[in-house]
Amino acid sequence: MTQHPTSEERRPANRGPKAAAGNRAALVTAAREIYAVHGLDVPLSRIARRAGVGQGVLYRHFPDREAIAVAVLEENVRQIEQAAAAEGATPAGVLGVLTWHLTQSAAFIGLLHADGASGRLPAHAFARELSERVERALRGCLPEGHRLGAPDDLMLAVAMVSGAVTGPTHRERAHRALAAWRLLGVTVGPVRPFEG
Amino acid sequence: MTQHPTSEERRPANRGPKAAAGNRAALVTAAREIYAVHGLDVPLSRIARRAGVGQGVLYRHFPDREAIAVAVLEENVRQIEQAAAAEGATPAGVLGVLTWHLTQSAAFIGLLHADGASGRLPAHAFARELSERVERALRGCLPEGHRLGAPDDLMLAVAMVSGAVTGPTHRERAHRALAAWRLLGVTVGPVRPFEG
Amino acid sequence: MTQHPTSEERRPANRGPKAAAGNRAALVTAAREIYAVHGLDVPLSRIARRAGVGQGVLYRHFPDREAIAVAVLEENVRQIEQAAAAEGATPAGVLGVLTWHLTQSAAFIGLLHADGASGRLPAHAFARELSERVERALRGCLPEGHRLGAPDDLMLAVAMVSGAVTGPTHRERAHRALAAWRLLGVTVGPVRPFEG
Amino acid sequence: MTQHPTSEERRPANRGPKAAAGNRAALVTAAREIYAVHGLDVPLSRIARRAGVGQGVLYRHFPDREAIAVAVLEENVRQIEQAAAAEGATPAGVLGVLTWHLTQSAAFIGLLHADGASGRLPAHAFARELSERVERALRGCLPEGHRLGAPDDLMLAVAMVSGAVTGPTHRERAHRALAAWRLLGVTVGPVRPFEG
DNA sequence: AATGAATGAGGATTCATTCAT
DNA sequence: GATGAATGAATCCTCATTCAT
Repeated sequence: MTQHPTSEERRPANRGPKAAAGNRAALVTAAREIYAVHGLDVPLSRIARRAGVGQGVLYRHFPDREAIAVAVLEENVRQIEQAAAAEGATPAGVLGVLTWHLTQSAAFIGLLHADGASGRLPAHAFARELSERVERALRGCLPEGHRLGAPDDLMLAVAMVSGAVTGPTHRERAHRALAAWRLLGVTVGPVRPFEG
Repeated sequence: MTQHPTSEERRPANRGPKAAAGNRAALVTAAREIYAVHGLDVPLSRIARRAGVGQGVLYRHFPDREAIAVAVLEENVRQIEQAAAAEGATPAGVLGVLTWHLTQSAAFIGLLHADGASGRLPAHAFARELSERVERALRGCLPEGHRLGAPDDLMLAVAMVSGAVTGPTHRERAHRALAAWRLLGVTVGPVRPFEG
Repeated sequence: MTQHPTSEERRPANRGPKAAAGNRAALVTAAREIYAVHGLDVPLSRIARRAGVGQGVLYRHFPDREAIAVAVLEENVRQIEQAAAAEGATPAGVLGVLTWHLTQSAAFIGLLHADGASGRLPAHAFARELSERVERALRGCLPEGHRLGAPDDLMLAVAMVSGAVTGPTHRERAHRALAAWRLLGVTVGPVRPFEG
Repeated sequence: MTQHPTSEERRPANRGPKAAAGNRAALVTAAREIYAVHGLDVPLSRIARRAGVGQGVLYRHFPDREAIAVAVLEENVRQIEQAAAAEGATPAGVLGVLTWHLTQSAAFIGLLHADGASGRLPAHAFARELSERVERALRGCLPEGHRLGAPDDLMLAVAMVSGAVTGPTHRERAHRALAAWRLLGVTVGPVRPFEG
């Protein structure tokens, strides 16, 4: 009554369990690329297709739409944490890493811009949690008396800059982000990913 | 904001051809109310239902999803224009009106926040056009040497504040918006709609 | 981002609102026929296909799986009620009508057999309600001192007979049903639909 | 009924090839428990998970959905056969054992109720075969002139009682089953599993 | 000019089954 | 012999859009 596995068709190769880790990584990568362009509100099937796996694989690794988004954003957040924890981290440098991610990924913008609510993805706990990790990382390297030292100002400023990041090219987005930071009187840079 | 007793499930009988203008208005009102709560990414059928008209009417007045959004946002923009054109308009006052609209409407936020792209609605020319009308209106009442007087700073600041506007209640959103303006060193207020 | 109406394809004719009533009837008929053979646990798409309508039409008329089942079973129940309310209704005659429906429809069997729970269709209020309507109809024409006059015996007996109704052909099912009634010491017949 | 601490989410490590027999038993046990609650229409993956084995193991031992169902029901049937073959078996006693199984297992109900067709499981030969074993066992201990002595009456009565067995609790199901037997004028009891 | 039904494609999700390791 | 990941078809449901009346 239920499933017809189309008995006589041949299936295009089961690459075996070895592929599991690779598939997971491929999914995260595919999701990141697609999110960067289209935001979080994309058909999951598109992610699976781009990763070159079946729909089921996506669901196996990530039980819901939220899970894959978390996996992607989590990597962004981790880089910021690493940048903040590194030797000689400066506010300007860490904010530069953060800004780099903002200019890379519409998804990450969405996360910080507001509450993470976006189209099909309802605002959920994960957004708050990731957002708080970013906040902790940033605050940890803020010196006494920093321009954004007041409790609420830090993430407010981040949200504001996120709101300003638009434009078709990375260059343009970075330009606007820096202009926004300047308008806030905050020194930021260089804008680049964190590299151990 | 509400001129029709649209209780979401109303279904009056065919009101005849005379209702054409009224239907248009009802659709815009319904769309505004729904957009305010749910953002631009809602089923069109819901707007028609709330307006108490058939789906066909919506398509007659607004050929596509974009058109109805424009009609709604256009009213917001017009109010800002009126506020800017009024006797004794001050930057603080006009920005207060703008801020009020930001706190009212998720749709309006989207318009100014970035490029207007949101869920099913691709970024389109109308966003730029409306955005430019807002810019002209604001700049028109900016005195020499205003904090945001530099060419690019004005709309950048607006986008930044838009990015900061979040929260479940109007009160909370207004609070964050004002905090954002303060962080930018811009005086704004009172936050209220424009009334002739 | 969402819907692609395959712009350039032509659609196979919208027969217009006139078709509404006809479509509804066609759906109920299709569902009845399919239910009779396969039980309640069939893909809804199959019903729509058999009725010659799109999936959407089915969902318009019947918001969920339960609704279409109710519509089908309701007709069975109504016939029994009519039979019970008719001039000169006898227990044997009314039970004959009931038995006829049992032998026609696997769905109806499921309703009376137990609690209506069946595969994808969870046991729901509607089953109980319809079942009670059958009970009221039957009880209303039971004379004093009938073999099944005791409060719980009536529907218990019906459930028992339902359990006995099996077989590939109508003839065979009717035969088993009558044998079951006989084993219970209840006179039933003739087995036939009610005709005003 | 339970010999494995199958707490539904257990996932032990690979227990090695020696576990083959144990795995088979665990699968049957898991299937029985799940069938009892949810009927035959459950995902096979759930059975494997509960048994604490991989899906492949299930397919190794039971080539298709039918096979695992047969294995489960077969144990029920065997108990009835044993009860019937025991010293001093009485019709009432054996029917009591049969009734106990009816009240335990939705699956067993389905077997005897009709033709074994249920949701994803098409009616198949195995149902008939198991059903016949039950019949032989019962008939073997029926004395001359028993109420159900006529050739067709015995299994008809069993089917009828199966049809009456419903309800959320074992107690309720047993109550209804006994009421059904009483309505048939057959003495049955006690309702309990067979113990050597 | 309005109504609202019909259409059908699209996206989410589930599972039976296979198969590399 | 066991594991459990991969596959992808099938089903559910929603909605944008058209169009007969």
